[in-house]
Amino acid sequence: MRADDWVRARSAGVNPTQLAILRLLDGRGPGWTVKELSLQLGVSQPTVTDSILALERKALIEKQADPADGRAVRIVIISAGRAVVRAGEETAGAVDRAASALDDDDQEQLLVQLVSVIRQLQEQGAIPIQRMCVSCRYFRPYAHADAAQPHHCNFVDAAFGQQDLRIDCRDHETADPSVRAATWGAFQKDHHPPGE
Amino acid sequence: MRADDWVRARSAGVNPTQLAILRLLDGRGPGWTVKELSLQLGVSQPTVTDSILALERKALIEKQADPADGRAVRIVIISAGRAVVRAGEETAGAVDRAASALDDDDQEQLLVQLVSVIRQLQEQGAIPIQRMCVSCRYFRPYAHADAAQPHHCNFVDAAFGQQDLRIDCRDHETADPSVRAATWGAFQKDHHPPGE
DNA sequence: GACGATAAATAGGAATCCTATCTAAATAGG
DNA sequence: CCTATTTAGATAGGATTCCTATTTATCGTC
Repeated sequence: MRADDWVRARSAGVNPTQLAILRLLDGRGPGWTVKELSLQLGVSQPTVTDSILALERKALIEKQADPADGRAVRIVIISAGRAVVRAGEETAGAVDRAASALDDDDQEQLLVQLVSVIRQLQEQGAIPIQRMCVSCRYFRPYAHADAAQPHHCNFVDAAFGQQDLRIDCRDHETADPSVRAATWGAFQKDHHPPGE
Repeated sequence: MRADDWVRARSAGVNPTQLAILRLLDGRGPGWTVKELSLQLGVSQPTVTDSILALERKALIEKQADPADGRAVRIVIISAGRAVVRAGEETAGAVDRAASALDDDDQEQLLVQLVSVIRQLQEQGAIPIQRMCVSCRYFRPYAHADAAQPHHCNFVDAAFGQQDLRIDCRDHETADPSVRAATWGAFQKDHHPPGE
């Protein structure tokens, strides 16, 4: 797993932590603060400062003064950094290739079960990252009658199916805890109807 | 994931890599060579030397001269090291707790699918051989008619069920590639009978 | 305007990881 | 039998991640 991270990242000239930061930065215009990144990644604030310095040396990101807070710094990705993220994505990881060897039903089951396990980890507080549909304020499970595409994403305003559930969506915005609980309930109930 | 590794390892006074080495050493009498460890862990040989030195400083392992090869060193775990492994195991990781929130059928499905993905990674050469039943020379899939305990382990000479498939068995011994392929075929065929 | 809280940087240190190189022992060939 | 290659580990040197503790500057608040 770690080895896979390295293969993906190495091919783009950065290491896994740096690639993770770039992926977070990508797709959020206003940028992130150091604090936000450290919370999202689950590492200490000085560690993020270290990696930010490394990325700055490689000219993949920029630091901008926060107009609203003189202490804060807004980290934004620049075009070279975006290119690295694209390159990293094209080098589809070995895990992806391995998973695609499963048949479609198994892939869908695996995805749903992983979502379940990851959600549990998040609710336990064991991992900080929240980028899955089931914790997103745009997610509406089973909003449609169509069995092939029962879910709805209010961000792109489109229906989608179980097999397209996201684990790491760049447009994710965390919903309030009570909303999350309700969303999860609806997702679970209709996915595991009583009597199945 | 990495954070979880740290929690487990930290509680025992070692870090994840060191714990991984101890877990490998545990349960193999004759010990391992540095080379074998580096292959199994997927890191370079000097990295293993580093970690071995750290573990030796902590008096958790011992280096012994190999009687058959004057260049080689046999790394063996000593009692303090075994205690560390036990402690690490008791601190059940967050992932285990999260997975146990799934119902039994889902857990079994998840296990089987993970076995499948991991095996694929191994055959691709993306990760070193892991100590799973399906690559072990003692494993006989579907050797019994009993649907609850169809598999057989020749090491302990006992039948067991799908839900007890091992992902990291300490008694694992890698089977030859042709045997592995045949075992996997039998495991797959009976697990996914034609027409299911 | 002083005071506690907060954002980030800095200092110092430990550990993982790498590539390249070195030493010593095993093995192969003439 | 003696050299040449290969192989097992250890060393050297360097980059990076990651930590805790501390410092500096700024923000809010009383």
